[in-house]
Amino acid sequence: MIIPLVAKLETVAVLSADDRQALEAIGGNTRSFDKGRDILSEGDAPTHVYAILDGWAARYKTLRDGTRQIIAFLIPGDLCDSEITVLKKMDHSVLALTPVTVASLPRDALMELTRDRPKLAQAFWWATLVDMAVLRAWLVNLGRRDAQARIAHQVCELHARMKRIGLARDGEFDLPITQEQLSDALGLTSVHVNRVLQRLRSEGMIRLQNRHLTLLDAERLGALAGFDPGYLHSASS
Amino acid sequence: MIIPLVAKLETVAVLSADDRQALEAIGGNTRSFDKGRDILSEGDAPTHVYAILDGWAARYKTLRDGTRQIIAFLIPGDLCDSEITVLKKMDHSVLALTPVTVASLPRDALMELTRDRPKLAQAFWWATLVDMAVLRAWLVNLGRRDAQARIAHQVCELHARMKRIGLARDGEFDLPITQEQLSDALGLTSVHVNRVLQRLRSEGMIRLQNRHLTLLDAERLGALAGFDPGYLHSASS
DNA sequence: CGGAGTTTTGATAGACCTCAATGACTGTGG
DNA sequence: CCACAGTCATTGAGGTCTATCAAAACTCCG
Repeated sequence: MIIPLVAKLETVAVLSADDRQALEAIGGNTRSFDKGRDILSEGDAPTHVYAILDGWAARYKTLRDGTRQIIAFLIPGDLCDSEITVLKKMDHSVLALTPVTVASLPRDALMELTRDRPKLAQAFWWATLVDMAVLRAWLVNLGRRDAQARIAHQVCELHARMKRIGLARDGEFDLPITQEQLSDALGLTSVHVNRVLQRLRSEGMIRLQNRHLTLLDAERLGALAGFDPGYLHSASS
Repeated sequence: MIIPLVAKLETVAVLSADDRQALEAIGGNTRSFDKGRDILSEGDAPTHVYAILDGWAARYKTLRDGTRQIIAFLIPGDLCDSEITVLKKMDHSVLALTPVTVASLPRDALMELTRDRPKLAQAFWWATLVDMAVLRAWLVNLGRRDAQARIAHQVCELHARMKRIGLARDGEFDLPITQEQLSDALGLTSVHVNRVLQRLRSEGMIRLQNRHLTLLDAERLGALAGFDPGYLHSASS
């Protein structure tokens, strides 16, 4: 029942039926979280690694003054806390943006698995490095692009990731997050996000209604964003 | 001759003399780079992993319009391109900010080593995850702090990292980077960095002259930055 | 039909940027 | 030893993007 994770790992490594079964064997348990609940909180020392099966989550940090910064959006196939295989405590939190169900992989079993199965170890390693590449791209986004390009880039990234896991088609996908959450990810205010979103709409680049997003002009959007489709390091790149 | 890297890894994992020797055995070759040269360029598919022995480097991405964003400062003990053990191409570049010398570890030998020696594998894994934690903190910095707090945070982070490798004492260390490079890291203009730097000086928080930085009031600086000294995940945290 | 959460709108303020020029400092060559 | 160029730090004036504060319109759901 950890299909989305397996599917994602298989886009990069060729897993034997054996590997796949071993992985699925330890991922028998699932957990569910209501929208708005923390799946993990800063300071936790979780004993399980959670793999998202369904729903959206956000990795975030809260500052002293109460503002928060979303560091990553997590979608099916993503791992919430792979770092705790080595680090001891979470240095950030993970919030369920929608109802979320996760597969729960015991930390120790997972470590054993990756020790015995180089293919799996490499696949997990790859997943982490891709996360890091996304993080770097996100950093560039915050540091060097204005609000319009920033939003465009975020949209392009989410679309590429949703497409990879089969949750987007014809340039459209469900985007179940509020403008406020988007603004927390982009380092902007929700008011400004709203205005820029309207501009993108009026310029015919996107449609966004009922939490459903359509890329009307992916070409122009990508150019505006300076989006590099290769940075997700699919198997081929 | 890869002492700084070994020293850094040993702050987290207990390596046997055997591990250490094996690691040093493959790191015999060194290379030097002039200030201003790219150590690695986007698109490269390097066959060696470089570990910085001496000098400062910067991981950066260039945008279409020529502006660039520095993603990380690299100091002795840091790895320039550990990701190429899995990914095929560099998705960013690494620039020598000062004259830099690196130890050159053949990719294949390194992979073999980590396959055979779990302790070493775990140590490298840890180093990557710490890099990721730094990246997350950096992201928060760009997204949610104003220029003053941003600079203060950067200063605190660099100080903590320099201290860990024994290159800072009594709250002071050499900071051989220009204000322009600092601005590229912080997502600001060099003009603005200059003005804010002056404010930090006039408020008695830092001294900065001749590429040498002193934290005059680490307390207040940390508070202003919202700096969490624990996020570097030293062995203890 | 409330009522909460979300999106939208308006007016104003401020942080940061842009452009441009001046200084300070360093190394180089004559 | 001085002139000169190059890099980097500093200063000024004016403009723009984004934030802030507040309120209204809309949507969804019990």
